[in-house]
Amino acid sequence: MEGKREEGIRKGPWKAEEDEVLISHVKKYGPRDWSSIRSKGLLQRTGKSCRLRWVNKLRPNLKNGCKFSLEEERVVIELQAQFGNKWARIATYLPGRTDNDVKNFWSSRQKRLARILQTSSTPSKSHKNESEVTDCHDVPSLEAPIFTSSVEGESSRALSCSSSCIDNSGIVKMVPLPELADTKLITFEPHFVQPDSQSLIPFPPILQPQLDLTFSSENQDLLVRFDDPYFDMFGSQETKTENITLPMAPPFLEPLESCRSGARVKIDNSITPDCFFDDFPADMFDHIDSLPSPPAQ
DNA sequence: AAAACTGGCAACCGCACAAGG
DNA sequence: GCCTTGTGCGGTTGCCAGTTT
Repeated sequence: MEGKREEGIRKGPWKAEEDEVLISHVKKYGPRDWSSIRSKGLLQRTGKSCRLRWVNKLRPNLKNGCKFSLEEERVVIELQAQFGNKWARIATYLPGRTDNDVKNFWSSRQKRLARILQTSSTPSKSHKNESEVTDCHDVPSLEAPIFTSSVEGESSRALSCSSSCIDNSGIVKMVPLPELADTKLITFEPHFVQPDSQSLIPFPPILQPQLDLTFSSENQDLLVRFDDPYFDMFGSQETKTENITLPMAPPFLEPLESCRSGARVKIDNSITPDCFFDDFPADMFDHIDSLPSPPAQ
């Protein structure tokens, strides 16, 4: 097999000449018979390496070197929540993107969010959002049950939210996708969302597998109230706004029936999921503690 | 200015699966 | 039914450039 160490196998970055050889092979024979490229002596690359190079870099219509758009980000977040880490499947919904692109995008995002959570959960003397912290001192102490962003994850619990949106009163609604029909809708009321925005903000995946969270004892009642789809965790009672339909790109995302009870509006494109997350008060997660192991469900 | 940190990306590795002999 | 081969997928690693300290 190709896993074996063999002499004459070239690895590492591809040269332009190699790309040309590969492209001409694909032109002649189509994107198949990758192993024959080496057996014919055209390249000293394994079939796997050739295929990977073609799929990720040489294939036509790839969006190489192009950052993920807001819409693409939103789609990835939605689909990751629905499918889990099925990058190839997710990539089929994103023209010009490869599974590797999606995987790298998600990985970067995870690292970024993990770091944000880490820095915000440990007292820091120099946090960039320090001014906002004082503005948001009324954010209640909260620890959440165990989450996972993956549908396949076994640790999904009461708050296995897979998606979210923000309504025109600044309420973040955690929206279970159809496959998670038994989960409930949760709302937040951050102070930093422009009300008259234009597009849906995917809620940043703070609900990650590595985040084993639990409610503190003083917030057990909060946990119970999460079962109420109308419960506004941050206390606002002015959140029951009218229903506004939202265009959802992939067909399977359309229903979102469980979001019907709450308003959903478009919000400004200038707000990316990440900058939105960055706007969380630095101490918002101060009270989130790790659990050594998930409690039995 | 230099070191440390971070993000983005390309590529490799191991595993799984399907097809064909 | 088995083995081999080809292919696809997800996880991981390493490099490099940009940013921050």
